[in-house]
Amino acid sequence: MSLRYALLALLTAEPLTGYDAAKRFGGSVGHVWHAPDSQIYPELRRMEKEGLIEGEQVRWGPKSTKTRYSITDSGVLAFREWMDSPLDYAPVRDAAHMRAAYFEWADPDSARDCLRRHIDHYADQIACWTVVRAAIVDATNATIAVRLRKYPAEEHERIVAFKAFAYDGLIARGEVEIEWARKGLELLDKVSPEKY
Amino acid sequence: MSLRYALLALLTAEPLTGYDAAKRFGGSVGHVWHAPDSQIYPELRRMEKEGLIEGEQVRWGPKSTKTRYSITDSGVLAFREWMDSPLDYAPVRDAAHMRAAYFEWADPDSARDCLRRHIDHYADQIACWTVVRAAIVDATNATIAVRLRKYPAEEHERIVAFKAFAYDGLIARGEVEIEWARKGLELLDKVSPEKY
DNA sequence: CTGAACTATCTATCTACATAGGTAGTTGGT
DNA sequence: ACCAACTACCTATGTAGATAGATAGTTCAG
Repeated sequence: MSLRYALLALLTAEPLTGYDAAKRFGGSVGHVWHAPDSQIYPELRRMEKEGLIEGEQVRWGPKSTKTRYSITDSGVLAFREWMDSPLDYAPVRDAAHMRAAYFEWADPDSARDCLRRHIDHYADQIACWTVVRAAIVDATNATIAVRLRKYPAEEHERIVAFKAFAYDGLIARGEVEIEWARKGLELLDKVSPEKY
Repeated sequence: MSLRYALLALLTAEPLTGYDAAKRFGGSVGHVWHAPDSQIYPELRRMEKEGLIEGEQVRWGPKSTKTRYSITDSGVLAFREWMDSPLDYAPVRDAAHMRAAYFEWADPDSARDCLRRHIDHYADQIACWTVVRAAIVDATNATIAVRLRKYPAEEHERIVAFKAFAYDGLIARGEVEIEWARKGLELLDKVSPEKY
């Protein structure tokens, strides 16, 4: 269901085609909610049927059109309602921690590999989040720039602060993941020293 | 696919019925990988068909039986192979952070609620993980006690250390989640002070 | 000896998501 | 004029997982 609200969130900033939306899921919202285009197009159609968004045909080149979706009042309402409703937490499914719990079954070098990849993975993510966060804070990020145009200047700081806050959470979490994996590498060095 | 390996992990300690396994998913592995029994029973049947585990009928009461599954050599091999293979990271889907990024659309009190629930949620989890971690370290935890019986005493510390390490990761992550939510509450107090 | 709680399963339906394609028009550079 | 890269969709199939049941035997306490 969250995909729907991720789409509504995007559409509160500006009207988008399915393709545009899909691209956003490679950045911006994509950092907190991933979705492939094969999920996005049908969901947009469903949302239109339910009146949350409205599609309009716009010219695209000499002999083609594309569908641009805008959020409706009913969509805004639905989004607001979701924003004000309690979240439910998905049950834990964490392959990395599960694997770590059974490291006695892994080759120590594979275990080390696993932790190094964990570090690399989160280091990459943090690098990405940090760049995007910076671009949001100084409004060089195109998406946020468009969004802010809908608000009076005195609200901008607040809105930017929320986005930055979200990214801070992702970054902080990434950092503990890295720290955890580092401790794991230390543990492995202690209990199963690397051959040299 | 990870459900399969979670089940194999369980079965490396001792043979289990589907029901036993399902119960384990309410604790032990369940802390890192959740699954409902309606997923477990069919998966066990599939695994038996593929020769990873073996079911044997055991008497249960005067006129009934139950199926107890044991891991086979092929199952142990498959588990080892998985343990030595690189993990792939699931794309991010994080409703809490997504919501935080759009807090300008929420009523400030709802936003506060959301963050307070976030804190409560992880506080509960941490409390649980801490208890289990302690029980593993001092071997009062039944599951780990059974598992350790299969190993010589000098390996016990290592095995326990891995489990403790996994729980440490969960706890550390829970703690940053709480810290993050606290900062969010501070931010809300700054940008949209509570009415009194 | 009865009822409640627990054990041991199984099913059926639904949605979300992953994966992997396909078609057809557009834009921009050489 | 052509080709590559991009835009704008759409489909189909498969699996994972959520949800909500049903059935039937067992154990144990009052």
